[in-house]
Amino acid sequence: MSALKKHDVFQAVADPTRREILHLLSHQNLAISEITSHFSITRTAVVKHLTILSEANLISGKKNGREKIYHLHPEPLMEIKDWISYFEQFWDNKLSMLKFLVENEEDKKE
Amino acid sequence: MSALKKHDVFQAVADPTRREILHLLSHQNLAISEITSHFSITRTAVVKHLTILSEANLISGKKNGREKIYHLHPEPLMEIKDWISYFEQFWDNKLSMLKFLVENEEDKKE
DNA sequence: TTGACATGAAACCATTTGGTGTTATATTAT
DNA sequence: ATAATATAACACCAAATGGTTTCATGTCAA
Repeated sequence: MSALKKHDVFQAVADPTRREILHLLSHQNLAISEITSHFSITRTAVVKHLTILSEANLISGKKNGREKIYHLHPEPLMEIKDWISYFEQFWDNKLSMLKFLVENEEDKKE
Repeated sequence: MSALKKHDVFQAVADPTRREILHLLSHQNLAISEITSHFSITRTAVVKHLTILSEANLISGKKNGREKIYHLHPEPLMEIKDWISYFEQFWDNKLSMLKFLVENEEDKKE
């Protein structure tokens, strides 16, 4: 099967640098050094982020000559999307908002 | 204004326990001890999770007698939803998949 | 073939994270 | 009043996180 899932997609996406890497790779496939040039951190640190993203199956890299080209695999983000969608009812629903406001009024009385 | 945003919503939601807490609070407002009873960890640990969720403005608690009742504020999850939606084009769009496959073929030739 | 480039791999480090236990204070019920 | 309940506030801890530096290896170009 695919790589051991030591990191889940929620955790992979929790770091701003990793989110930026995903954005970079959405435009074009990039080698490690090219990705590194977009940040102020060292290549080694970038590689660690790439490893975490790989473990979450969000990216994968393949050797091409002396370079290792990474490309995006956005599918696992669906898990987050699905999780979030459950909560949409609570902000889409005006009745929920009304309920919240009423509860807040009750608080003040006490 | 609201509490210092030491933790952003992506990080808040990265922990499975915190995600479960949000689910619990989506059904009903709960006191700290009631939330704790759903887990095998100590109350102190639960309180730390609640603090992180509060800092991300996903929940808020108000004192009611000797209890502190927490309730859900799902709105900040929109930030995640919006971020994810950018990537939907890459899995919704069949042309993107074709592009990906073609690029892969090019790689092999080199 | 030799130097420059790209990556791999290891050791190390400070801070954060997710947890514990203990003690103290406020509130409720008897 | 007093015991039980609910939370608050600490101090402490091991492991994970996000970063560094150093050194080794493989590949390309001149």
